[in-house]
Amino acid sequence: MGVRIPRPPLSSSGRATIADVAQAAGVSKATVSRFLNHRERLLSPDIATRVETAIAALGFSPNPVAQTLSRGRSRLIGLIVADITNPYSVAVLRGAEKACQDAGYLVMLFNLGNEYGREREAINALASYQVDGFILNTLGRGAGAVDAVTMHGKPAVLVDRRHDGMEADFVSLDNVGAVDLACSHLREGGWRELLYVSEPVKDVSTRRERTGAFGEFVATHAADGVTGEVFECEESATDALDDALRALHARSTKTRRAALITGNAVVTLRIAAAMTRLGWQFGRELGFVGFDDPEWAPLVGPGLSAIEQPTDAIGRGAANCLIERLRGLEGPARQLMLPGHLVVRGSSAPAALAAPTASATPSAVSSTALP
Amino acid sequence: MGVRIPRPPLSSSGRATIADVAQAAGVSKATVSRFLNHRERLLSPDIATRVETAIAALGFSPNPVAQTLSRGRSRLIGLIVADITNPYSVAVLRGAEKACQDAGYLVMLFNLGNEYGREREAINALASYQVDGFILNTLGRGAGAVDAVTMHGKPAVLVDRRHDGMEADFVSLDNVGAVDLACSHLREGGWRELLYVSEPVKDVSTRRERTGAFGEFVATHAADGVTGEVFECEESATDALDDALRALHARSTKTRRAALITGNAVVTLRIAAAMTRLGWQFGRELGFVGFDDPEWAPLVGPGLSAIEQPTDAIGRGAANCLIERLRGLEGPARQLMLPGHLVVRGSSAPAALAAPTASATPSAVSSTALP
DNA sequence: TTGTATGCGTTATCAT
DNA sequence: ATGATAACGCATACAA
Repeated sequence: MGVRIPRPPLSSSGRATIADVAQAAGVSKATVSRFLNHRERLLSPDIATRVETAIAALGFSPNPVAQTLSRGRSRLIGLIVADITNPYSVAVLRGAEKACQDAGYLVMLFNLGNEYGREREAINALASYQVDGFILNTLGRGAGAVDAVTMHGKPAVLVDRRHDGMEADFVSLDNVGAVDLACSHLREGGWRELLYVSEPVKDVSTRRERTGAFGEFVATHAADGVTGEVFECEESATDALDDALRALHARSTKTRRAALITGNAVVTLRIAAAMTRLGWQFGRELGFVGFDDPEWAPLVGPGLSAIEQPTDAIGRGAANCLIERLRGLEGPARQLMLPGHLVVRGSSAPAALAAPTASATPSAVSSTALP
Repeated sequence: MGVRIPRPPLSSSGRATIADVAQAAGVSKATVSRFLNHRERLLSPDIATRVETAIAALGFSPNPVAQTLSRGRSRLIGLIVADITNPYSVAVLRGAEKACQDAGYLVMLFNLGNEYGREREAINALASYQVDGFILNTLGRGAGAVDAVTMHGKPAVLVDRRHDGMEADFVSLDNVGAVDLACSHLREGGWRELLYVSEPVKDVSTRRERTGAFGEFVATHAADGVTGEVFECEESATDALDDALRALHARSTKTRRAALITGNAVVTLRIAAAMTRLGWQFGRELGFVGFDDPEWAPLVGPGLSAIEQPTDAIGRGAANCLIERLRGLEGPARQLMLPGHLVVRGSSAPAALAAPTASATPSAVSSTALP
């Protein structure tokens, strides 16, 4: 069967418009519009089919720009991400994208490239395109950007970083649960001297929560001989980092081995570089569990144990929260905290001959075989 | 100085419109529009300032949706990417994004999530939002998507994958140059038994070009004792991969050592997994150089030698090509082939005591110190 | 149930 | 140089 060349639209423009369809079907523009929007009610069957065939014949599809202008809504969701180079952000983005698509929304992405000053600009740009709502995977400090969104009167959902002054839905990893998961795992493996390495905490909520939970854990298990410190790792301060690792290692003994916990994959990368600088191996000189489970985690040394985040669920959850609001859901801001997942690899293996403790792992934990 | 609450716009909507500005300045809408678009010419100084202050007072900024509807152009550039999970694609995206932004364009991203069947859908969706042109970082086979773009009559530029039936600008890595770079480096290091591992070549132009160039290199240097084969590595055929590595290793001798070359980071990941499965180490049992230089390349074994792609330049180049077309540039399709960059690490180190050959490296090559 | 007329915010073609 | 006014493509209040 050959390809049918559709009858050329009558309008001057390249694409068929609602007017063309109306003329072809011998009805008014309003009728066509009704067919498009209020199909079920308000339509006589005979004329409906006439419109339907006309639409098919002309290959008509409505112009979303015109729809947006007319409706004031766009079925676009604005997604602002701090740094699209970060695989974690991308994974969340994908989840959100899928959920939006399922609900008939398209996401318009704005990448900040880590220039937090562009937050307002991003919000305004997206708002000017009439996005119906925002998903914010970033938020510098200060309320600057906050009221930028609320000012536009559009709903927003925060991902990963909460912000005090803002009454918005919030979804993220259950940080304290995840920290407990990691620390408990290390403790059970005989690791007692703990060092939590974070990017500069500042007032980034995620980092605050994680370091806080770490402090809690250490305090709670002090009687058990657990010791812990936090190290804030600056981008280029490699010497300071190396010193911190050396100090940690110096405290390590056969019965109280020392281990690292990193706050995200960026830090993990720095730590891994430091370890090769020092000529040390994960799981031998120092134990290790890191937040985020990048694809390369199994390849470094004996494999890096990790806390995998439910990125897809976080993205979907955020999108769904927002979509519910767009559908008119009222009520106070909600919180969605999703559990992390511990992936055990060689870097946190218990001492070869020790560890008579639990061979069964908690239910939230699943271990993957080494490759 | 306190915050001035701007005089509320007179329109029903939340934002000030051109009509509000006109009224506030005591002029007509047309005049305001002229001020916005044809500032230099056609304007009396006194009335210009009146408009200007009115705009400032109301905090007016034009509504791009309305502009798009009226002009038929949107100052949006549609970027379709095969898989946003792929760091290479993201890096290119970032380059393109920057160039677009510099030229006053916003990019609208569509991620295929590797579902190539959605190509047409993506193109149509973007086109319906009146994007002014396309950057295509993907193109399944078949001309399906090709005429989808040309049909919309909008200019497009292809990145990374060319497509025969399509008269469009094309920008990518200089694949044959890059292959020569990698192979020459290995040859000089005493690696003679070469295996090029690629994803299934099918008719993806990049893969065809690289494997082709590899074949050329081997043929050219056969007299020098160089031998080479190509292995197409399926997603889940780990056994076949392991066998291929074993076979390669079996052919390795002290004077004719065996090395791998991978076609991209995805394959590199599979290879690295295979190496740990086999208990082998890069640079010892097998030499290695891979296309793409992921952030974790320095961390695997002795460090993975890599061909770094000029992703930023590729992205910028693509965007600039397109923008030139949007500005009216005519003429035949152009090609932009950017050189790769060899990063030497431990995985391709010459045999400890051998290799009296060139200590100086070609100019296109730069080596980075091991961490 | 269907058609007419108007508005969404801008640009552009006329006059003046 | 400036002001009415008609598009742009669609949605909708109002009439019929």
